[in-house]
Amino acid sequence: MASQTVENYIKAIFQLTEREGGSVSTSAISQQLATSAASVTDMLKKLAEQKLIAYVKYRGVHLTPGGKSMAVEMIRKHRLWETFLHDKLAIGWDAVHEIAEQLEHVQSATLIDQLDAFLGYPKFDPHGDPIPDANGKFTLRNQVLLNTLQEGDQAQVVGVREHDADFLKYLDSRALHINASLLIKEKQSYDGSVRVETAGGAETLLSSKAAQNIYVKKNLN
Amino acid sequence: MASQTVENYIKAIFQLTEREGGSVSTSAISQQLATSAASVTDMLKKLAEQKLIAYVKYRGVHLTPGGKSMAVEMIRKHRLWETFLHDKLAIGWDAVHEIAEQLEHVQSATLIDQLDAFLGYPKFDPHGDPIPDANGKFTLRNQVLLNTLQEGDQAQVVGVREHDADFLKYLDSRALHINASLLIKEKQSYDGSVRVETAGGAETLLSSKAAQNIYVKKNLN
DNA sequence: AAATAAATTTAGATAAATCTAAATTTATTT
DNA sequence: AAATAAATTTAGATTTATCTAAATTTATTT
Repeated sequence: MASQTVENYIKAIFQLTEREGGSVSTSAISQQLATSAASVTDMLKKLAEQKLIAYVKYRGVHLTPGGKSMAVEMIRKHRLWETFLHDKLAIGWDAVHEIAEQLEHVQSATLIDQLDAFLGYPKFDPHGDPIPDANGKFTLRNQVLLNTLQEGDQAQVVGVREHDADFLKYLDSRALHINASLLIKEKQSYDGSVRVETAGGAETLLSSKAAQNIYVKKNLN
Repeated sequence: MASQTVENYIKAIFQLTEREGGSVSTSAISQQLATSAASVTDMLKKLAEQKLIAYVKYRGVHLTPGGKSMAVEMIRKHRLWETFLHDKLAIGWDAVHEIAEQLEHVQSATLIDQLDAFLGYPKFDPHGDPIPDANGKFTLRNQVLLNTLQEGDQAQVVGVREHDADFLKYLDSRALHINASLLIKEKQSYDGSVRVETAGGAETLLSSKAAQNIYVKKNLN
């Protein structure tokens, strides 16, 4: 019966590890969870006692196998709930995260297994992030960032690297949703911005920063 | 942002009020929530400060309009989630309560409105209890307890008054689920037990106690 | 390599929800 | 109406997760 707090710490450590690799610092966690560094230190000691993390004073932490499997389970629950909210309840991809943040703490193995079945064992969530299966396995996929495409390339949007709600709403307004087809019309070499044509012929100018946060699957030419 | 604890107290007070009417005692609440009477007293003071209940020392409490509307909202969420778990995820009526107990604390008006729509605005949950609509209105229904039926009466099961998981599993085993048709074959006047025929001709002997906990809708003869 | 800056930990408090045991109030019996 | 029993509240602690400020350790500069 892990408390929500423990679950949130474990998930944060997992995500920071994925991003930065190696071991995760107290300050990185304190920033991620918006708590003081002192609180984080206190909690790290407790998590270490529970054998969920390996903690060396002043040197940061990493997850043990037990901690990692708890983290993957949390990711699984979070992404399955996001998929439910989006696919079944028609809630936008910019709003599902906050609600799933609460739903992921509900404890019931049956619930999650049945939800997975009900959704048809989805492999990716509304943001295109992979959903681990019941064994913790993630599905891999050929994907590149949009900013690596060249003029004339055709591709489909498969995911986003940035989950900020405003960014997602912005993409919606340009019809750059998951599965959207696109064609690179022009790419500025000096600032990396790209002019993109979407379905129906509409064109959008994407900044380099935006292009660095969209995952696409490139079509064969 | 009401805490789960506050929500649980308010829901308990609402349900005890429905059952016993008038004002609810400290000990009734302490029993319902499995906490000490001292803890309940502490919490009642806080709920009174928040104007969710009217509290008179040594004399029990009742909900204010604000408290009541919070309670109805909790009931609505709980029963909609139970309906989802049962109808969409195929989880038995003996297991849905415990999971809904957690889900009901998720905060999001959009979520509940969309869930309601997704489920087709159900009026009753898997136990036959009415689901308040978005305005807090409960649907009424003609129903009587099975023990009030006479020999030869035909009826449909519409609900249960007792939610104990073992009782519900027992009813399942006798095909006495919601909507089951039944015919009273025999009624013992000395102990109130009834012999009941269900669909397919199977017969079951129900104790008086069981018969007092099943709501039915009587057919016209 | 010393000095300074940054990150981390420790110490000491606080708030929320809980507990047990003792004191008080209300209800029931004799 | 006293005495006794039951219910309720108060007093004083405990646990969990958090905080700020001070102390310590590690990293970076000069």
